[in-house]
Amino acid sequence: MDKKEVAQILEEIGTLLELHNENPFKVRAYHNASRIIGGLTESLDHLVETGELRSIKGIGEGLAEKITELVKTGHLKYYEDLKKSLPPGLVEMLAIPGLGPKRIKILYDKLGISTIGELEYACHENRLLDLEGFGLKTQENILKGIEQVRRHSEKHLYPAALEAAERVHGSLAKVKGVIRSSIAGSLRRKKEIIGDIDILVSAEPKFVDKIMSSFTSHEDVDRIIAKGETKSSVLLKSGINADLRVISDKEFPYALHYFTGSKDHNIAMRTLAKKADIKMNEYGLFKGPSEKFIACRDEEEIFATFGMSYIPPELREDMGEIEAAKAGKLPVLLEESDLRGTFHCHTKYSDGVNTIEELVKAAKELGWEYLGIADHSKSAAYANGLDEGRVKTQWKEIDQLNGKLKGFRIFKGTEADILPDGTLDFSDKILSGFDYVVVSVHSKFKMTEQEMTKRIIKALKNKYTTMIGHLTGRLLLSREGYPVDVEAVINAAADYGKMIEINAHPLRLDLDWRWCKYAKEKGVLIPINPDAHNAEGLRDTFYGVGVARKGWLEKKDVVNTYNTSEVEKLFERTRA
DNA sequence: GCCGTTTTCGGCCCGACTGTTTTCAGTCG
Repeated sequence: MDKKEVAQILEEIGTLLELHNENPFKVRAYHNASRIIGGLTESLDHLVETGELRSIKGIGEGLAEKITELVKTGHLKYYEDLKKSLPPGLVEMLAIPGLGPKRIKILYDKLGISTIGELEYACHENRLLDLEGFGLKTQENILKGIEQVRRHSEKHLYPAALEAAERVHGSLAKVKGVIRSSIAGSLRRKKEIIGDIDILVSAEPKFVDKIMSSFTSHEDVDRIIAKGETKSSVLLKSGINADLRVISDKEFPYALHYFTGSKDHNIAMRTLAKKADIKMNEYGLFKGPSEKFIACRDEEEIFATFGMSYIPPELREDMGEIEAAKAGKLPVLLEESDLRGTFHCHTKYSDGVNTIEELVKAAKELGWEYLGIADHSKSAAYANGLDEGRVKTQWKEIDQLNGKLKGFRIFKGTEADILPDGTLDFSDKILSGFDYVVVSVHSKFKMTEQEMTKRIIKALKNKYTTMIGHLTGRLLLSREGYPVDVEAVINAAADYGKMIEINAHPLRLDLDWRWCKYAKEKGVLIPINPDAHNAEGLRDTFYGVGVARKGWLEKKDVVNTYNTSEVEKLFERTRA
């Protein structure tokens, strides 16, 4: 059993224990372990074999035993018994906002409700009213919550959430009395999937009411969920929840850090603060028993209080950033302005809508100095893939354009299909005529992980392969990626001197940021590619920058930051 | 269930809001 499955089971155990009203710290231990295992870059098998598992912070005797059983046998009796003890519908009911494990358990124990459907029916029959701790309002809110679960997935792609957040934040920033304001939460950390929007504002107390009201009455608001003195919560018409917190300007840096999260990062920071006898919350840092306020003007000064360098929001996932900041070993993260071009773009030749010239114009407007064209290859019939004849026509056009363009270079590339047997669908003769070759899987997704990994590694090994495109083929919120051993592919890329793209399309963001740090450590170079099918799509590259930053990547790790002649050399090197 | 310069037991991050209470539990982040 691999780490993804183990992490999933640990997560589920935590949830089941919650429904059993277990000790919340025990619950947390499981959720925490799930995150640790899911984020491991070394082989889980190896950790189990050597017993090193036990030495990981957060994995004690009990968890190590259970994980070992899972890895070795593929089963865990403890988990299976736990699963049998409760109907599966209870876990689904946790998705209803405002309904947590305690009350779900009461509903189950007292009324025998075990599915969302039964719960809805019971609400309509007013059967919740007689239960202690439940009332009419609760019943109404549960009904609204059920409707919300059905209407919206509760998860949103980064661009949609960002657009919604910027509309609300843009209006709020202009409201009288607002001193400082920021989008916080997972959006500020540039997560690929966003649960809800967090906005933070600082203001004098006399303006707070007006600011809250201007938020809850914003034209994008569908329904007000909560409205208080410091916090309000609404459901936007787009189906995204948005929270606003208003604090004094003195508190702004602490609140910004707190509401940016992640939750795990915050817990780790608070624990660290506590060791220094400092209480840390959204209102400040307080030293010693007298709780003396430690003044910080911004987040930099908060980190500096603990002898740490500034941790960029993207890194705040409790995945080593705190230790690195203490040691002064944080990476200098890639910036958007470091990019000089991109690769993997489609034109009218295959399934894009623009001509090469139109894409070049758009690239120049972004301040870039080169652009790689990588249309589909001949077996991608669904995408109007190019055969050898049309490839040569395209080369001629690119040569002509390169002759005309001053200070700009078009690279000749292709997105060659990786056939089921791992070979590419062009001969070496044709492949050698490209400046670079992106290889991608577009067919026969239903292979075993072993077969798929073998297929991809074989394609990587091809002399003319430069980089692999969208490694897992996932489409966020709509399609799981095909099964592939990412670690093995990264190792192979390192061995053969090949690159792995970050596909920057917001539905893909594949390579996942959780793997970037490992790829970097292995010395694998990463290009950021928009997979653009029109000129506007080139801008998606900037979502890829977010992924790279979350993945600890620096300028030198990313191919797009090199100049034209350096890129040429890097491409040649992949054929060595 | 984990952890330890307060070390094998007794803690475990901390606060806001809601709805149901008449002093608090549940939920959320």
